[in-house]
Amino acid sequence: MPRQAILEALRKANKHFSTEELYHVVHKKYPAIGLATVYRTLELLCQIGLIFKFDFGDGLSRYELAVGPDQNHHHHLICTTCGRIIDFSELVEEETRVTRELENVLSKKYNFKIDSHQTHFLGLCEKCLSDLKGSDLSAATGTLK
Amino acid sequence: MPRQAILEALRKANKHFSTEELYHVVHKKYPAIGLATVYRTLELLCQIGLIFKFDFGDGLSRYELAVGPDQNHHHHLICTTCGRIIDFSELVEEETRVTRELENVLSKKYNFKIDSHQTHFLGLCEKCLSDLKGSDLSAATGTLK
DNA sequence: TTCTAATTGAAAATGATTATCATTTACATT
DNA sequence: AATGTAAATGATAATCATTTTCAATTAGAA
Repeated sequence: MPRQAILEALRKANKHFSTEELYHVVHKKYPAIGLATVYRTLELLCQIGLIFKFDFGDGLSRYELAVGPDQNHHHHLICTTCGRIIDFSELVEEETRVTRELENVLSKKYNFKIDSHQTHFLGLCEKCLSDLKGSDLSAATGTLK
Repeated sequence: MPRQAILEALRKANKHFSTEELYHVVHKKYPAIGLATVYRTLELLCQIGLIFKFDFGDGLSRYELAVGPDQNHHHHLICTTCGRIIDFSELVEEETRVTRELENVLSKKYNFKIDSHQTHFLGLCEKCLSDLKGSDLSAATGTLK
């Protein structure tokens, strides 16, 4: 039952949920379910391949439900200031072509069996960009105290 | 002085050193230098841009010295079984072209200032692959006890 | 020299994740 | 239904990388 409850919750949850987030959602509805079970279930689902685990560098593990056709393409924009994560799927066709090529070369050269790949673009999101400009301005002009 | 010692050490260190690894190297030569300073210095060097920080999913932060011409291209093969990390730079030209294109589209669409990107290929390295085949064989044939 | 701010090392605190272990559950076989 | 056994669970403790704290030291300016 816990596993079903967790799966149900993460189907509704937003993308890139953390373990803690999911635990809160599940625990509110099923107070008997503990944190350890959430961890264990997520690991299990990961092994089965129903979800993917990511690490975006903020110290939390994040997960993503494995649905849709492109299950081994995982591309994210990550704001290095606020940690916001944006999914994208632009230019998948062309990127896929290059990646296939790359995977072929690499797997032969290094005898490496490639299962999946992920690309992270690091930078500043819209909000943090404008925040930064604001503070730069005030610093430069000496206004706003 | 500690910072120089740390920089010196990481110039000699192998790629993808962890904080702990670096601490051991530095501490052996300069026993007065503590772990906290290594952490602090690595963070500092990261902000300055002298090193890059990576997270390959094994719970440790890894660093890479920022030298060479392609400083915003970071591509790795990561073995999901033993954690081995392989650097590669094949097909950089073509991959760069596609990536530039992607970055243009993305930064416009999401108002996102992209500073760098990294691509991780996940799978099995040569050794783990052969280990796996070995155990499969023995399991299938029932040999080797 | 004297003052001040930055740097440091040791140790404690933090926080996510994992391991432990007694209890509960599932379920196949009576 | 009753029983037995292995898997699953929840609470708690343990682990471990990283961060924070804080007193002591250092560096550099005045």
